[in-house]
Amino acid sequence: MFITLDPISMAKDTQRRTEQRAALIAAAEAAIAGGGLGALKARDLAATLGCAVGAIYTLVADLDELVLLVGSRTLARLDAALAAADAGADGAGTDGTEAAVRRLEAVALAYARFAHAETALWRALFEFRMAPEKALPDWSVADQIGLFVHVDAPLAALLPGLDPERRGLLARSLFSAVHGILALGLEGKLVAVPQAHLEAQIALVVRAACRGLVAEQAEGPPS
Amino acid sequence: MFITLDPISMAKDTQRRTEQRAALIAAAEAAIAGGGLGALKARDLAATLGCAVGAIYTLVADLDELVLLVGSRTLARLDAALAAADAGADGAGTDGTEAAVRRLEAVALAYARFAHAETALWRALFEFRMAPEKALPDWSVADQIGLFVHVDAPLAALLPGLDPERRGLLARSLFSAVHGILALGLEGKLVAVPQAHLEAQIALVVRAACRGLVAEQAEGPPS
DNA sequence: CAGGGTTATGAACATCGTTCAAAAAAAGCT
DNA sequence: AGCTTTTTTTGAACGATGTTCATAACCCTG
Repeated sequence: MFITLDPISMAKDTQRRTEQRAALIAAAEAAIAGGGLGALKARDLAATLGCAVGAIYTLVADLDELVLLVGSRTLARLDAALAAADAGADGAGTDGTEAAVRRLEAVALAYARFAHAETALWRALFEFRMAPEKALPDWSVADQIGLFVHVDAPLAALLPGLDPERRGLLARSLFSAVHGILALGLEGKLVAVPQAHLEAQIALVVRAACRGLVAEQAEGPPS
Repeated sequence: MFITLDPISMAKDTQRRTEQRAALIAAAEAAIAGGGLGALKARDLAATLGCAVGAIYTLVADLDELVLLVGSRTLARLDAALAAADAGADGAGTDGTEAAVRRLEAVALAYARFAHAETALWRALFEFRMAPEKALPDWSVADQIGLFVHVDAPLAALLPGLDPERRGLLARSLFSAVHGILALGLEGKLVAVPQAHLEAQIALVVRAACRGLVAEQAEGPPS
């Protein structure tokens, strides 16, 4: 999940170079955290690093790559937060279904709190779109697919009979639904849930969806 | 819902000017539809309009205002599509609950189809963020709040006992949830629902949520 | 057609990301 | 140490971009 440097450049990477790269990523992270993706400027980075603009392009191919590197760090923290929430979900004194619901609710709320605490960095994960011709590097795709496991696992506990493929789709749907409530809500869009009610509404929707899904499965999966 | 021109400039607006403005908006719409918000460039607009760059700024204050004007048109079409879907939802031979569920499902699917058919323009509605210091013009906020009525009305039929404030929050939550599934799905993000399954998953989630909500209300609203 | 107000023009400015010839630094070598 | 070769860093320069504004063109009215 952590950033692994490209082996080709790694070979001739001195200690110094690696440190500079880390400093660059840290500066970029601070810039994005402070002012969103739009605040990531080559000249500003050079100023905080105390080097010339051109130096940046010896450490990194693009500013795009830099965004991806920062995104990788953000994803790692998010992954940890979701995993902790799932592990810490308390289902004591409840049947299996209720325990599973609580796990899903805990993961959703952890996602909400992460997004709220690190809004700018979190948003950067989704605002960013690679230029259509350039493909995402492999390490970046690996980062992202790890996320939805934290929804899929509790979902397997909730709906033991569901075949894994359908479950995968459902996990993605639930993840995206919660994401949507947060994305619009934290943006202050007018169609959105006001920030004060975000966590409560997410919990409500997650519980309702779980309940409906269990009921549907109980009477036989139609489609 | 339609664009009303600013009365101040309206006073001295000739026929010709209004036409140019319309042409500008049309060109901007085409540009965004073709290449997203990033493809809206002042010089390109001037080229397609056959005028100088400076002329644009006599018709419109900013490119931001232009984005808002295009957004207003998009919202009008979206509003019409959702209204039609709600009106056309067929609940024949079903009880009231099932009829309401079908209305909500129809609205959600209409949203999905609109987003799919006009992805770039639809995305522009949400990608765009006004500079923090400048406030949204009044006509733009009026456009947006009209949207969620198409969720709120069927929801009132589904849950007659729910008080309007809570219902409003729920309508916003459901809207945002469906939006999230679409937003991630149409972007091809990795945590997202694959495009081929978008409509089916949206229908599934909407139905499950409805079912869960009705069940919860039946046994008494706790919180 | 002369004068005055309105509108269009496009060169100019500031700000981006990115490049690249040249300078500086480091490393190798005798 | 001194010279050569390789590597790294530099920052001016390039091409886009949104926006402005003195100037020119236009249009209407008297």
